[in-house]
Amino acid sequence: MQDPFVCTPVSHHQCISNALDQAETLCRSRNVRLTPIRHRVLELIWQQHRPVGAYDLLEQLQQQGRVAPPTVYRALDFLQQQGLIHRLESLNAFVGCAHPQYPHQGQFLICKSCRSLVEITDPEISTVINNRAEAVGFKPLNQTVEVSGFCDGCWQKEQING
Amino acid sequence: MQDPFVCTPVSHHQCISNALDQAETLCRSRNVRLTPIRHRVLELIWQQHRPVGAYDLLEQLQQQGRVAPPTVYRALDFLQQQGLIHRLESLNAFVGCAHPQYPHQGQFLICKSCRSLVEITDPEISTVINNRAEAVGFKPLNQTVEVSGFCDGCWQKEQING
DNA sequence: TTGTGTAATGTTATAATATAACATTAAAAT
DNA sequence: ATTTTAATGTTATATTATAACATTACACAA
Repeated sequence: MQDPFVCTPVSHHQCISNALDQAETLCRSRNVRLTPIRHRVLELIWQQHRPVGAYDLLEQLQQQGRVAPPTVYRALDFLQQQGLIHRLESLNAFVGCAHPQYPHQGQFLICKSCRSLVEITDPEISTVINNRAEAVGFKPLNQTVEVSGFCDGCWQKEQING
Repeated sequence: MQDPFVCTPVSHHQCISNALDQAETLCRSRNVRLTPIRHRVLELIWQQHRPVGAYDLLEQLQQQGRVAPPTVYRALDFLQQQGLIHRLESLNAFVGCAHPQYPHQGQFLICKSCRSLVEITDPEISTVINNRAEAVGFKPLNQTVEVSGFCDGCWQKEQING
């Protein structure tokens, strides 16, 4: 259920192709079209393996010919609908979804220093939030949970350097 | 500790002046300046009593003379720093803080239908999130928790109308 | 009370993010 | 093959936000 390997600088190419293979399989099984553009955008997002802005993607796409913003946003919309990427509201950016197989509420840990991101999928978090919402008579449909702070490595450095 | 009344269309003027009085007291005690512009922006935000965009505020300010975007954004920055308003990342909008007396992690319930907003301040939610973050070696500093769904009234209507 | 430094605001321009509207092309379904 | 739908192209523009520098107001010391 989890990825069979941890993504390191060395194994990152594998991480990308894994994500793309998974996306292809999923789209085929759902009878939706992972067109060349959509595939390419997903690939670019996974290449970064961190939150990327739409215009960053646009710039990269433009290295192979003229592309306009709507093209990128449409691809992003599609990928989001398919659960292949998440949008980070606090960054106006997009990141590949680690577990696209099933729909879920992701929670995101965003490092202020290196801008890396970890997605956790903790049912307890979503449950507590939903419960509290319902307790005040609110019908929750979708959660945005984004935590800004320091990843392990950067937190060490912070403490040493002040 | 809680507001002594519930805000209704009838009592809303009181709700606004309450918030403004509180803000004045807080700013005085902190030795920061709630200038006319800042006061006015806060007032406009509370008048809506729902998330408002910066350019909405700008438009309203411009009814009393020429104002440019930086003026609004500066006021918003100040009010945020003082904890008098919150920014809603998923809406690019701002809302008055219900409990500005002490710093806190707010959680926001946003109605998709009437666009009303409820702020809850549930320590259990923040605690669970912080714990889970720390469990994966992340040092959490700031949380964004925004839940989209239906408020009580709108959910009733939804179910009736389909 | 007058300088002097700092904070706040004014002003102009522009960056960054996102979408509307309509034309064209590609693919799928009949 | 034809028709219909989905996807993409294209142009223009909306929306949100900030950079950079000028000016004004305020606080407080001399």
